[in-house]
Amino acid sequence: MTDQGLETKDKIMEVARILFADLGFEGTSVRAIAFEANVNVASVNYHFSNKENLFMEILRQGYSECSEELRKIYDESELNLENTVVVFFRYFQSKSHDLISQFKMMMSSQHNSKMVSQGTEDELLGPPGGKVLAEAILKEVGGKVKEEDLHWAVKCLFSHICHMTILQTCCFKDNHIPYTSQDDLENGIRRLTRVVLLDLKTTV
Amino acid sequence: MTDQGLETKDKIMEVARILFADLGFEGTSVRAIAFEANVNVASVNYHFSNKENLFMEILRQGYSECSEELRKIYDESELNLENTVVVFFRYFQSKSHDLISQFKMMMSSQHNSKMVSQGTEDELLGPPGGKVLAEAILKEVGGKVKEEDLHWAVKCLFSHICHMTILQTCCFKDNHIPYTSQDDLENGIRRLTRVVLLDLKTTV
DNA sequence: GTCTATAAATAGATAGAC
DNA sequence: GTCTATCTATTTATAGAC
Repeated sequence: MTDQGLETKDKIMEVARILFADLGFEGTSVRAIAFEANVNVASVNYHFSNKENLFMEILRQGYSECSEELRKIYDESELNLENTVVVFFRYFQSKSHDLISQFKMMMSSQHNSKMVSQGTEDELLGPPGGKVLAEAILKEVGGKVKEEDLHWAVKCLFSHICHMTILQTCCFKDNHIPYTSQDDLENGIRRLTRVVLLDLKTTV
Repeated sequence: MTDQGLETKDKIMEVARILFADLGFEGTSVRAIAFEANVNVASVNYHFSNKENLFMEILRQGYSECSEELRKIYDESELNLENTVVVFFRYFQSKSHDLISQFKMMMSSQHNSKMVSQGTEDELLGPPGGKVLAEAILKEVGGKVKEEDLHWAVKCLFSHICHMTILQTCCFKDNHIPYTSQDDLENGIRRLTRVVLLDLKTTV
């Protein structure tokens, strides 16, 4: 593979990632990808065999990138749970295109089934970063939290930051929905984290 | 419009609703709809002008049905907040196809923009049923809750039940993710409702 | 209101020259 | 590794007979 080839392949992935996220798999044509990436149509199939394979490579890349980066963010910082959740939220926001693409894929029975059969085993059973968040909760509450309670807390926090990221990207931008500024959302996340955490502590 | 015509139109909407939800707008062909509905291909365009219009009619119908039915469910029952949220969750589950379709549309910049410009004004600024849930919260907490806090609570509860509905429909079915049974999810929703409610009450 | 037939555009994929 | 040209299939939409 020459330098030229690497550039082309990367350009395709970069552009396709955005187009797939915005228009979905079926809504994005190979021709559109090639046009936006400024490469030849045939090069897409040359580098990725076919359209679906390109899509799957992008999803895999996004998923592991997300997992690894959330782990890194958490390990390298000494944040309490509240700040961890907010930082995760900001990370999701910065990758909202990928998040949305993952969601669309998940909501398509076609691609969903193909994804399950080839996922990496470690993180497949939950959201990317789920284990890290569980660790963060455990650390803050102390060792004595029931597994069931831990799962509940992760679900509460993750569902909220995922949902808010999607809504902010898709709906809150141009509309005039009240209390959807970045500060409002982050304060809401902090507040939710506090009440969930308090409940875990009092349940022990 | 004859009886035959009504039947055909309804059959198309019924089938298209499911196909769009499963395969998305671009992933669903007019031909597939006609085939599944057992009607002629041309009848789709005869009754709905074009594919996109059919899609929009289905979305509109789903949105207002959802709004009205959630209102009805709440008004006709004398449930406390905890039970209201669970009942709303069950309603979302029963309409998960429509919920997913709405989400896909929302996450597509193409259709999203077209949707905003023609939505019904009353409920457009929030999720279907958002106002009803706000009422339920107000009733349970008492009159003295700040608007900001109310919005926060609605977002917390709605994000959770929406997210759980989607995950259950798409991921929890065949996988072996722990604590995702119907009972677990409902208990989790009740728990979240309690902690959110408690926070609202103590904030007053 | 329903049908067949077809127009017109676009899709993914590949063959073969360079 | 990149390009042009093209094959094949499928798409939406419509015209016109019944």
